[in-house]
Amino acid sequence: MSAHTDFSQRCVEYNKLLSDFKQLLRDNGLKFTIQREVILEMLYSSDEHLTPESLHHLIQEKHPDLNTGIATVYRTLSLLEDSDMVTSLSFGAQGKKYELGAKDHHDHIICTQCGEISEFVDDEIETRQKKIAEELGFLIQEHSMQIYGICQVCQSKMKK
Amino acid sequence: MSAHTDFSQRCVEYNKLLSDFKQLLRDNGLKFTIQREVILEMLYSSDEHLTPESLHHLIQEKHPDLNTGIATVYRTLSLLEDSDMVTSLSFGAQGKKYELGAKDHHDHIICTQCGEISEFVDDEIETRQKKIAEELGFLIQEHSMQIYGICQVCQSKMKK
DNA sequence: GTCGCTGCAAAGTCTTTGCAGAGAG
DNA sequence: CTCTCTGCAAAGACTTTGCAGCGAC
Repeated sequence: MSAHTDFSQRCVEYNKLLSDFKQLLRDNGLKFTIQREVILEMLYSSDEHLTPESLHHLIQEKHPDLNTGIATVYRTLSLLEDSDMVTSLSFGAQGKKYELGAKDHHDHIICTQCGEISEFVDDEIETRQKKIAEELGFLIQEHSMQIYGICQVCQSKMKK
Repeated sequence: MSAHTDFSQRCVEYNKLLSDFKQLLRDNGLKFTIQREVILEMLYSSDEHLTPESLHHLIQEKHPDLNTGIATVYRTLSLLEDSDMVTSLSFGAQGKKYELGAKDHHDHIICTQCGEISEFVDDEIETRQKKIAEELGFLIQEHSMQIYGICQVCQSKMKK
């Protein structure tokens, strides 16, 4: 039962996302294309934080018929980022990773061994951040926090 | 009087830094060159967070006789970063900025208008970060936090 | 003297752009 | 039909690498 509920939930969320996207396009006189839909869908269905390249690979794998170009991926990601539908993450390594912005706010904890990115939220930190910006005279817009460490998987690998 | 004290303080700090650097080089069978010294000095004396390019410009300005190549700047920054003497920051925009790692730990607040980066520390946040990593089974190594907003200077520009 | 370092230029990455044909509205 | 999108390939930005001569030790 709960599996069914989760599934419905996911669908509702995705449909909401999709209609937001369509609205966004309409508002700006842009067109809704299969490529754009697939990119949004992949971003939604992937649990990973994707690089433009990994997103492109994923699309070519799942929709080889579309023969989507990497340029389209970059263009769509820029579009989505400008509209705050996705957020780009640029930690350490070269290149950015992208995630859907529609999710709740959260911060990231990154494994320095395998590059895996996990998410977390901490209300206390959120509150402090607001105060700090205020004290420094900044008009706060966004904030992000990263913790770097070694994840459990890599820790156990190292013990072997 | 206090100005004199500050100056001495700075000198002591820099000499410490320099001798650490020399030790590092010696330990690894590397050589101490004028270029490397100048790069360290510029990183130390600049209040800004420098990009490889801005660092290169700065060096060409202050030491035009050396005719330092950008490749050397990149190579030295990598060396310093690998040895944890400098830290690289990669927020949003393309390219990294570098800062001396010898300074006390701090986080960053970045102006989304002019790119200016300020620093701050908050103990409460530091404490929470440690707890979070623990809870998630991560072996914490580093952490960093950024707040994005509009700095006072840009705010007043916008009012005009 | 030896062996690492440097500047230069060429090669690599990752990302953006120009263009002509394809496709959404 | 119009005007935007797309894939392709070329161009750009940023960074790294190969090489021959230079310089620290």
